[in-house]
Amino acid sequence: MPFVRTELVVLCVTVGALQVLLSRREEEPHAGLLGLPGGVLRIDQDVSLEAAAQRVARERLGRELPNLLQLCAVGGADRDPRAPWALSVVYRSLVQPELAVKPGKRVKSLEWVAVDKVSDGGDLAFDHARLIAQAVDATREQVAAMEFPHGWVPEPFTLPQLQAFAEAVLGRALDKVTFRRRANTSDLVVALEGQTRGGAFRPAQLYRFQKPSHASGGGLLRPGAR
Amino acid sequence: MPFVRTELVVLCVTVGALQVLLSRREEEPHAGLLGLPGGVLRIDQDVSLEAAAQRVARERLGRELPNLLQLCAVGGADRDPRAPWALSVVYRSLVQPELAVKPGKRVKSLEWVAVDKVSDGGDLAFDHARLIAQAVDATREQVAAMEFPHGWVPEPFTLPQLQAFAEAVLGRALDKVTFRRRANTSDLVVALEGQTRGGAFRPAQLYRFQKPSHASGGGLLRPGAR
DNA sequence: TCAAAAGTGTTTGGGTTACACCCATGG
DNA sequence: CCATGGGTGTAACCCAAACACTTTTGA
Repeated sequence: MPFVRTELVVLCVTVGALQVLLSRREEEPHAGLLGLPGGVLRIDQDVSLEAAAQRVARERLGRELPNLLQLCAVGGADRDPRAPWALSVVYRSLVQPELAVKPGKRVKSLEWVAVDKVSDGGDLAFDHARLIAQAVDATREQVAAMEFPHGWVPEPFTLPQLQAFAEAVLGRALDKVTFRRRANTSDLVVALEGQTRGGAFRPAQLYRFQKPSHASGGGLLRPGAR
Repeated sequence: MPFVRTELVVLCVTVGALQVLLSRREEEPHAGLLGLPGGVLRIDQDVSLEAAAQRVARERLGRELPNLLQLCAVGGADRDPRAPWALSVVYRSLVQPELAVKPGKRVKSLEWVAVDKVSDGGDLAFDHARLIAQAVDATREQVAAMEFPHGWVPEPFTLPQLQAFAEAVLGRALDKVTFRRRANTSDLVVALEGQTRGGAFRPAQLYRFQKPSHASGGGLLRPGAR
């Protein structure tokens, strides 16, 4: 049976750009390079693949991860010199940068790196650059469709803040009017009554996301596959 | 390390409907039920996950499969009573029904079942009904976007044939004019010169798919992620 | 002549993008 | 007054759906 691992692609938005959490590898292979945090599946501790990803996150990052999405599985005979056959199941998580991640077991240091700095795939371990690119693509598609996975954007927020967030993820400017119209026509956001924010100029309206309203009508089997 | 398997969701279009290849299980668990063909990963024989899927296809179905697409990986402690922890990597393949599949090792009989007969998930082994639904969703999305994976539709074909194929996959009628316009405006098909088909009434123009033209301009990294 | 293949044309509608404006407000 | 938040309106564009209608062709 192969050597089975879980790799984590953790993304957040800071300083106006989409960033990925990487760790400097201490051990071979690829010692000294940056790589995705990950760990070995433990069949005596994990009841499922997602549970394994959460345990790895607790051990390596000091916390559980919201919004886990399975990206793919990669495996082969020459993937990892530590084992004759290695298989990795890759998960993506979207977090807020304020929530501290603490380096844990076997992890010396963690750092946020802008995703457009790693797109070339130069100095990353294994095929991690490709995995990150895949996670970024999937995430950008979601945001372009005005999907903001729960817990990723700090609530409450103003519409200019939400737009700046989307622009940071997509890496391009968006039209203000179109963005606001799309946010309002789809039942994405709800205005919080009365609340505003004190700022330098005119205060902005505060919003939160509309809950999915999980019992709306006739959706019987697999209500919203997309 | 867990027990690692590959499961195959093989789809084709016959008698006007999308069908999935299922085998009647001879052994426990779920003996007597229908299930997806699959097999155990052999790290001494398979160089990659996709190679493992192809070897399983050769052993169980007597042939290799075109157009393999990895759907997901599922795993857990209580997934399969034959092992304390079981992990399955699921692949989808799109084939033509004429290409004979011959039951092989450990497979008594294979049968095509219309996918809308298994959507409820009643009498299928494990969580195979859910896996089939996921494969069908992904395939319908592709066809709705006028993507016909290479080798799935017998070439050459007429546009009415291609439309009937798409309607069988989607399970609903399509507008003739819209379908033809979409096929022509996108560079999906190429008319074969002179050729027509002898039939009962006016013969139809024969077409084949336009090759992707893989060296068109500046697409450097990951040319067409969609 | 029939029925299917093929083609032309028009209308409608949704959705996005891109503008040009307007007003409101706190410092 | 100024910069930002918030809003209205409009035009252009693309695409898909729907429908009417004509022409072509082999049996």
